[in-house]
Amino acid sequence: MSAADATLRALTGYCLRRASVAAMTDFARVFARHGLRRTTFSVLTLVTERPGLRQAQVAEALAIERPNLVQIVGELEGLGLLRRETDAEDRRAQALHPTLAGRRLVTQAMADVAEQEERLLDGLTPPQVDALRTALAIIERNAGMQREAAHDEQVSRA
Amino acid sequence: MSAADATLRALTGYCLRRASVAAMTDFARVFARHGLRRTTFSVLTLVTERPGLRQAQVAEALAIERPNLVQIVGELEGLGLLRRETDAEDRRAQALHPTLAGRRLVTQAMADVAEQEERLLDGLTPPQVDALRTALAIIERNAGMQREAAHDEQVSRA
DNA sequence: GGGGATAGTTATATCTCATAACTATATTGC
DNA sequence: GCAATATAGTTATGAGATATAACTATCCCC
Repeated sequence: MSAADATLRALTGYCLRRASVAAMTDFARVFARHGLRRTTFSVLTLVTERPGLRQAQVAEALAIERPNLVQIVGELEGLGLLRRETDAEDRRAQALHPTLAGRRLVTQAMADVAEQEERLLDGLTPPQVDALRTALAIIERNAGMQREAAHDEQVSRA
Repeated sequence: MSAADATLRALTGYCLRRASVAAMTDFARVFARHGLRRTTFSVLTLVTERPGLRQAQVAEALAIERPNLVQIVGELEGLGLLRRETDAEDRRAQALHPTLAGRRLVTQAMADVAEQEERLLDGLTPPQVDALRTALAIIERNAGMQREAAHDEQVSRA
């Protein structure tokens, strides 16, 4: 007997969602081993890559709403993994810098994450992985354009 | 300047998550036009495909925890889109059947969803879409095996 | 120097998903 | 045939991620 959800499986969006949820569930365990969550891992990785980035820039880059970032940065600061520094040029802004502990943790966590990725992509050739990422990028862009259009519509209606 | 999140973009899991969230945000608007949410759409579609399925089977097929399904089925029943019928052979079980209104609604919603999918996949050739779905299926399966292993480990430790 | 924009924050609401514990019923083993 | 166990659905509850409105402090511009 074929899968009960054959009709839904015909929808790429359904497959995308199922794969994403399954993968994120596994990644969550990897993050937890380092005392992190998906969001704190992302922010710490980004801040390590680009020290001095302001919260608003981090929020923009990771598509996180600024209010939600406050809690995330607060958690990372509380763990001693990064610190907020009031920007000298704009005293409203908080520039984020990883601490030494933060840099070390992100290095360790990233190694684990990469290992997990390998397991997740087992059975896919490198060209297949490339094709997957290209497709995901296109979907994300197409979806973003949809949302912009919807947003513009709302604005013009106001 | 390259994207600020270049390091994270190197992770397929990050790309998968971003694409999924973006796509689901768009789909949510389509579902809302029909008074549905992602979860109620999935359940209604499945029950229309396989009338008589029990709640536990629906939960299993859609990877929804049974407690969460109760609310979803309750909402669909309240909308008059499906009905619970106590199974004659096992009076604990609730067999789910779509109503006529449910069947009609799912047909209309599915048409809209398919249209939205086309927009989302714009720029991908049919073989590319096939490759994408193959890759997503492999990832979902790999992740599932990971979780089973982790679960078995917990059980044996108890 | 006053008006409007921007950065961060607080408070809050929603949605999804997860677990524990309860009930009613079914099944199994003695 | 009955006690022990398992299963279906349910209730209650909590954690996590995400979204918006409103506030304060600061900046920018004219």
